[in-house]
Amino acid sequence: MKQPVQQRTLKTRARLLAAAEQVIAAQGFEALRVDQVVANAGVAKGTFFAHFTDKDALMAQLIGSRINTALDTIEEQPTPNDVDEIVQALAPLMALMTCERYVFDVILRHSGAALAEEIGPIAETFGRFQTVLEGWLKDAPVRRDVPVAMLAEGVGAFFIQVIALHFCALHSDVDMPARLAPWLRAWLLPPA
Amino acid sequence: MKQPVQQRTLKTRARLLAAAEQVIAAQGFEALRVDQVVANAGVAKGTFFAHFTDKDALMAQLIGSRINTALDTIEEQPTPNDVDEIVQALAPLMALMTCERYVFDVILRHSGAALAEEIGPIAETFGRFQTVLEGWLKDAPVRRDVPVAMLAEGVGAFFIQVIALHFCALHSDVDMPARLAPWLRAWLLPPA
DNA sequence: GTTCAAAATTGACCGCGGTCAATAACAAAT
DNA sequence: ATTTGTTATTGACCGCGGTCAATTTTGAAC
Repeated sequence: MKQPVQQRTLKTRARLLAAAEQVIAAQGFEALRVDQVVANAGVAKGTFFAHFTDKDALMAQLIGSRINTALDTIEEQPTPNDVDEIVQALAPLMALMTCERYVFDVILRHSGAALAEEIGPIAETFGRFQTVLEGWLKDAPVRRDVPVAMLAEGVGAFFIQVIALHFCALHSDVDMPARLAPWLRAWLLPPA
Repeated sequence: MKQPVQQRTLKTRARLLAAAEQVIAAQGFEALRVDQVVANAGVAKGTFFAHFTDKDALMAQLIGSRINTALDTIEEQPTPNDVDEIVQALAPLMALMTCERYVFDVILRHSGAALAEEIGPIAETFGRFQTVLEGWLKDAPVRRDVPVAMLAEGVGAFFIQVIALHFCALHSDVDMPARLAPWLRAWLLPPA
């Protein structure tokens, strides 16, 4: 007797998400407490875990959704024509990923499929990110001795590295997009 | 009235570390519980936190120490002469970093100085790692249009990326050192 | 309406990391 | 030996994520 999803379920889920967004807007991701969320949503604690496997899953969903929004913005822009434009185009994503150390940690932890076969919302955005990069690089004046997919993955690696560096001791005043540029130049445009 | 460190302190610290190693040997890093460690060491819980700021600090120390051991091994080997030898030489480090997902997470979280100015034991090993790489690349037949330090950092970025990939859904049978090689070739030896 | 099984919700409870005021052990001065 | 200031240790306690047996709600069948 398989029953369809009840509307009740969707309503509760929506209230939990709204409550979570509210907490985050007020205090940021790191400060979010499940107790606070369920209190704001007016449900019991157990209900939360009937809707999300754990706190991390909620975070992954919320953050994943924001990454997707950032990718929407990026895709609306015209295709960048050189490294500086690429770096500029990626700025929204970088801003998002550096807004909180905690957020970056969550993203890193979920950047690969969290569990086999179960590709999470964040891992999904990484796939989309790759696709966007490949689209840009496909017809760009970059090295061709390496497949486009590999070029794109390499850009991703440097992207992450630069962000990670941002959270190290003394992040100087240089803005991050500017920090990424030399890496991409060295990776994409080796001496001809 | 600054007093010298009491021998008692060193003894307790040593017992805590020994107890921790014992737990890890038996059950791995992830399963380590502070309660278990203090029980094995025969001290109270509070004592643990008088010696380590938190559980992560203990982990960082233990893991950092193992990374250093791996780096010792690596430095004893003769300088690698090509990409394949580099990749081979790095094998012990990769093995260590992939032994447990939890271990890799700890390493990532501490790869940059955890807190400003307070460079932790793991961040320290990353500095050492860079130095070793720079030593190898200094006189190797690699591209010279980019400073050696940048080349080394790039190798580090790909190194991490390959390991991260290892923890994704389906890690095929290809051993990891082999997976790193094409990246290093593309990064270090662009078409002349 | 009544019935009934699946689905959703509840909240007391647990595990575990971390805190802190109180206490004990120590070493130097008298 | 006694006092005194410092350092090390203790363990009851707290916050917070997560569990689960019990309870309520739901909607289809009659």
